[in-house]
Amino acid sequence: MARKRRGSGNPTIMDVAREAGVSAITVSRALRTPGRVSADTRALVAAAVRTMGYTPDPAAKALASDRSDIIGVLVPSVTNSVFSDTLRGLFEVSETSDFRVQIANTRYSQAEEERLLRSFLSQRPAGLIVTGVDQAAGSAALLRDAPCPVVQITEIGPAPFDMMVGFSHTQAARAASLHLSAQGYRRIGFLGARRDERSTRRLSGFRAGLEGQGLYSPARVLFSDQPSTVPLGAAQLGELLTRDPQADAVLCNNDDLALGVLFECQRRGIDVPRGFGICGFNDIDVMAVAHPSLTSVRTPRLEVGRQAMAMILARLADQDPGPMVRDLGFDLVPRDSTARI
Amino acid sequence: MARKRRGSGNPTIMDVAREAGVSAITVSRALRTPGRVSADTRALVAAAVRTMGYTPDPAAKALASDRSDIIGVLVPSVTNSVFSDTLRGLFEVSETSDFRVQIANTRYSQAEEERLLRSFLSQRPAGLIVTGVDQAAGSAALLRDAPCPVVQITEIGPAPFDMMVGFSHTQAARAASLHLSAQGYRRIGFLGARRDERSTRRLSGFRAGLEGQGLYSPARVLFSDQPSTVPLGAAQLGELLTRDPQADAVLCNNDDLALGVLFECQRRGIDVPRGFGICGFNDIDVMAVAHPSLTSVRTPRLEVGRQAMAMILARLADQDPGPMVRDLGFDLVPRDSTARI
DNA sequence: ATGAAAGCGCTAACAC
DNA sequence: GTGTTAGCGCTTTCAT
Repeated sequence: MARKRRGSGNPTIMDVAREAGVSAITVSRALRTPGRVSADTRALVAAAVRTMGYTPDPAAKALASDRSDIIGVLVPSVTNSVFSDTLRGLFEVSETSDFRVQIANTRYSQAEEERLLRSFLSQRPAGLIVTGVDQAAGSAALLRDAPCPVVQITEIGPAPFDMMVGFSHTQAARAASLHLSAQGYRRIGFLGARRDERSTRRLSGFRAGLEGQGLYSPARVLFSDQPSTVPLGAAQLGELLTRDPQADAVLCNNDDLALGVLFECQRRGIDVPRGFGICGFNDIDVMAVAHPSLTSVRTPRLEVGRQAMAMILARLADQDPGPMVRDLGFDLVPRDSTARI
Repeated sequence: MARKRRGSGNPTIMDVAREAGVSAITVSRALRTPGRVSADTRALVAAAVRTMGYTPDPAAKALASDRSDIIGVLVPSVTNSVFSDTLRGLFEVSETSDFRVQIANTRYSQAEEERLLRSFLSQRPAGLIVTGVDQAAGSAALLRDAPCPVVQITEIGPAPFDMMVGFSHTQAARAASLHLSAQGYRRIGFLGARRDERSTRRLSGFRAGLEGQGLYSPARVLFSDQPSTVPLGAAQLGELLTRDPQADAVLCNNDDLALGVLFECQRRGIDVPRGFGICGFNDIDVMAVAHPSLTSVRTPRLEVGRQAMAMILARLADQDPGPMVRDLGFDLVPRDSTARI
């Protein structure tokens, strides 16, 4: 007997072929393109697959076809509830297919993003999903030439590599700042956690909105280098009130912060909304239930995930993916925390 | 010229070998087991790798070696903040290695779990992480025979397939119920969202704790078929008070619910903790900051993720993985919401 | 310490 | 509609 090689022991396509009395390629075709095989053969193969308990080997498939069943997703953070809603949408749709989702974490680093992108590309992914529109030159080149569908998510911008689905963070924050000033607040602050491209754009929307009315002051803009959490919001309210004891409202870059601000107001005996207005961002479920309920900007996080994955699947199935760039918009949801009037 | 096959165009190990003036297998060894090639060769190969921009093909590697670089993770839900903390821990540690994490979602279904397990196994994963200890027979068989390290996370139990890291949900809920009764609450309810093995065990801990003092009443136990959210907690408080208007405290299966209960108490003008006591579960960051601050049971979610991944990496590196079963414990954190005395 | 040959399991290319 | 052949890029086995 010749030297023994490995062979996981699992049945291979050849085993199925033998069992069905056909060739390996026929099994392959029966499985992948059933239409190109006669009904009889198809039944034969199906039966053999079942009796053998055959599962195709994805590595062999990828090697032979130069295409894996992996859809790579690059997000800046796995924790952040914003991304976790979007991930839920991605999974929800991917689970209707046989593709596998692989998530990687850029940790807000462009260098890391490029490294991870190369790593994904070495797997010849079926599709790629990346967050935002500010890829550095290296990543941009990789994405432009990627041999698979690419979707940029969460933001939209002028020059998609391929497809895009998101909304304008600038416009959303601008709408929020206009709401606060319309409610009669005059010394409005801005609280942000760890700064990234999107929070920076939200700040410029906030600024644009208030500058139009002569209400903007950089002294009331706070960023942190920590991740966004409820305790951070509480701490930041304290800092804001130290900087400007007259501050009468805040736009929080994130609902976590807004909730922290609310609790800190309760602790200090500050009346919300009369003494102080609070607006969050994203509209997670706690906002509607808080007491007082918290104004926020509802963003289409789940839908971004769903549509991004759906676009990729459509393209991979050679179907019409629909519009290549999709602005899913946002909704300002006024609630008690800004109902001053 | 012969028919052209694919060839992604990317440099292969052969290209590097030619460039370095060695054979392919030497390149392979220089990359994987540098100790087995001479220092000169190693340098030659390293230089060639750099000039060619070589990245190994994971599919070819997996096919030839019968082992992929994928670590499969099975969780019941991607959304749930409990699991997202654990996922963060997993990623945190996996990012120190070259392994790739692939997450799949059982959606609390044992059938789905078995299907996903088969799918993972077809990739010959480097490791497998599964949630809980209640795998159905089919999954159990697959895990017992899995040709890779396996870690069961979040709970601990008597018969590990391989390794385990978690804590006792029964004990944790028991401790919480004893705390509530020690604080003088007498008509204590239990709020749960969608029921799974862990929440069921928490209920039995709750029950065991209160039955010892004759304080348990099934009429005050509520489960929902919805996922755990803040609004659900608010709604469930209403239902509890309908069922028993005299109810004076709740153990919430999840901090989300506890927060909802707090807001609903505020809305109804119920004094917390005098009129009503609230205890959550998990101790997410909002609990300490809420007003009043909320008692909870701190669970080692992040650490479970970190240790699970670290155990797998240790085994894959042929190092000592440490204890095979790890009870990471929990901490009851008493705060204002139960400070009745 | 290095290499030659074989082959992992599958599919692309070209028959018929 | 089905089969044959070759080969994807790597590692294993055996040899030196």
